[in-house]
Amino acid sequence: MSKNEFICDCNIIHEEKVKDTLNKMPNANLFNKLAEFFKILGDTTRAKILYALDQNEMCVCDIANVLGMSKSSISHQLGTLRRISIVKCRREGKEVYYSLDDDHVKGLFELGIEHIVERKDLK
Amino acid sequence: MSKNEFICDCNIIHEEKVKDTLNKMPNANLFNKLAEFFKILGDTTRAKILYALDQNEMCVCDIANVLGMSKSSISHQLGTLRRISIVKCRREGKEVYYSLDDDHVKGLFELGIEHIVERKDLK
DNA sequence: TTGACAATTGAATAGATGTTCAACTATAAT
DNA sequence: ATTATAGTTGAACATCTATTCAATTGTCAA
Repeated sequence: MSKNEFICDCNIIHEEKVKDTLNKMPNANLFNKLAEFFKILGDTTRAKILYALDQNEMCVCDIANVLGMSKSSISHQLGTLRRISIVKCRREGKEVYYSLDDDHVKGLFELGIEHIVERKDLK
Repeated sequence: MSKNEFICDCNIIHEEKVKDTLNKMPNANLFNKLAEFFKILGDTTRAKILYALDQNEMCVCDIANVLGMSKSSISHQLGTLRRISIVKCRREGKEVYYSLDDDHVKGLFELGIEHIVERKDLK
């Protein structure tokens, strides 16, 4: 197995480690989806929306008021969250009610908060 | 309590829900940190780096070869991950070895993968 | 059917961010 | 000392993305 097998601008220093790690890496597609999912939580507005919807099902205006933001920006973000099935919605008259459509969001928040709290202790 | 208490371009429709949700919302600073943390995982390159380091401690060249990317871009990302204490490093001669410095990363990956697998079943 | 309000949408803008390139530092070997 | 390799860093560039603004749709009430 040649050292030129992998396209890169530097040598493989520990071939065994590299080979072993490569064997254990999931396919690239999984990482794309994984990153895409985490990116959703990686925005303050979306994080707040998801946290809020975890407390109460709400319509767009209510969410906008909870976050103190414009209806339009909230609706854009809700569209993003809806497209990837993290929230769901139902219309009732003039209002559209949104709620969480993913069981993992709460668990992810808890782990994330754990991380932050522990880091805070170190500083 | 007036409806103008919250800066927004629309009315509060369900005041009770909005008040209840606001009471349950953590402070804005937590959301900033939470989003900042998730944003780190929300990039394919960083996600791969973290996953790889979860398998083996490695130097920069090895990581670059595992990902098939340039040494410079990997080093930039490692700098980002180091600055927020998600990875740590130690120098040994010319090489700098990186490893995970956070217990929650593995758990977050597992939850994220669960999410993806379940979504895949629905499609 | 007209007006009012909830919500969505597309275009535009401004800000954030990942990679590349080139220059640089650090360490080891000759 | 000189050379080679590992790694870092800053600037530049291109891309992505969140919000704003304006226009539009959908629903209800008068």
